[in-house]
Amino acid sequence: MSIREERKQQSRKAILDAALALSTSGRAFSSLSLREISRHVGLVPAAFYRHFKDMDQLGLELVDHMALHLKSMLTHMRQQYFQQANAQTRQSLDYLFESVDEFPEAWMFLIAERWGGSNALRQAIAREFDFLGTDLAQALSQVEATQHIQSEQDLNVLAKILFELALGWAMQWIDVHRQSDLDLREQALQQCRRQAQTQVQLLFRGILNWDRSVTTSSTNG
Amino acid sequence: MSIREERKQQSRKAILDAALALSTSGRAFSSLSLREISRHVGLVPAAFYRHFKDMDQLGLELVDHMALHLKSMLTHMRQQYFQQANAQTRQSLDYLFESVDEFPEAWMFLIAERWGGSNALRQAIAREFDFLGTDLAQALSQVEATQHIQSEQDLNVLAKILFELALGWAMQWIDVHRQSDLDLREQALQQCRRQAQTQVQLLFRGILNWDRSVTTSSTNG
DNA sequence: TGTACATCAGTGAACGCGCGTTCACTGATGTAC
DNA sequence: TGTACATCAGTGAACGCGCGTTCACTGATGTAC
Repeated sequence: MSIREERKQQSRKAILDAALALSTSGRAFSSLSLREISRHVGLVPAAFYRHFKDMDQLGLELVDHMALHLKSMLTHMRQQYFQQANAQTRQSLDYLFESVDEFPEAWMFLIAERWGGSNALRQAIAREFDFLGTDLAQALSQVEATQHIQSEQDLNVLAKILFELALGWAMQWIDVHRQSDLDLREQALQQCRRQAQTQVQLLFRGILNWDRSVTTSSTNG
Repeated sequence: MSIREERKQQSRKAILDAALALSTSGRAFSSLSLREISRHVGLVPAAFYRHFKDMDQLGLELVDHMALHLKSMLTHMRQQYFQQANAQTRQSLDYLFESVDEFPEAWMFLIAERWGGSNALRQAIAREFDFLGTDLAQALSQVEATQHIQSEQDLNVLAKILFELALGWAMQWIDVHRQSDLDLREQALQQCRRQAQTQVQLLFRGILNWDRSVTTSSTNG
């Protein structure tokens, strides 16, 4: 890569980083201004246009990057845990929380902008989450506990629950980190873990006793 | 109420309505301006201050109102369905979707601003959702299917799953209404219903086989 | 290697615009007598 | 009921400010010979 191209990519990355940092500091992406981001990067506002057509395009690119991160996390999880015969809930959840700690911004951004942002962002995120849900369904199809589920549709529904719940765990986990008292925080984190594990176990109890033929309007609620 | 007071309340309500309408039309609440809202109501910007200190206060009031709506929905659901011995999943879900149709803005606003808004809104919504979760847990404690769950904590976890999933169903349901083709929409709505029902049934399978003593690190995932 | 020209990321000034907030005001409504 | 004064929701003008976007520009880097 030429010197010029290299520097350009650095600026571009700096803009993306600044936008991500600002939009995960308790602000909506749509409330950020082009000038504010340029200022944080140390560029003149007009320079922004050398990299992005407008804020919308910047937002869409952020969605792509963050979704890629989640996808790679899921891939790693698949290889590491799901393929073992004795796949353990606890290990998988530990890894999930670890990777949330490692790069919380990815989760924060996608979850916050999933319903909060512009139509463009909302649609882009919905599409990425659909992909991730399908990925997860495929991963689950290799897990021992779900072998007896025949219908692909049922597996998809399960994947959607797990995915939706995972987003909730991640946000709770991140929320807990705003607690400053270290003892209280550690307690809250442990409760987070326990709760997530209970939820997963509850689901898999349901799966182990799953029988599609008894489905229509039978259970209570 | 005096004529003056009555008119003041009308203006106040008009401001709240306009803010709700604008913030559920695919925009973040934090991207709305005081002037824009005043313009929609037909008031001069300065008049806004006769009713609210600033936009933050307006947002917090909206959170209160919308949470109240959800709470009354839950109360009605409790009286109508949960207390029957043969409480049916389908009926409860039908009512849920009905009430989403009736006032989708309440769901849209709270869900969008739950993670997307300012710190103030986020905290307010977290608090309201905590109350609703506790309410739901209490409602569940009266349902036949959960009678064998002893631990209050387990019941709370279950309530949290159901609540989290309900938010997801509501948003999907609302999203489907953006589909213009009537046939496709009807299909998608049916799929929404089916999916929600499957998810509930999966959960209640898990509950019927619940046994706290076998909880620690046993199931797959 | 050196020269002459092309490219293009970043500059700095300018623009018109909508913003939040303030202020003294107006005139309908409320109150005391 | 009528009068004199108080209240106060809404007005309209003004302010300084940050915004997105444009433009001709600069000067380092790239390229052709």
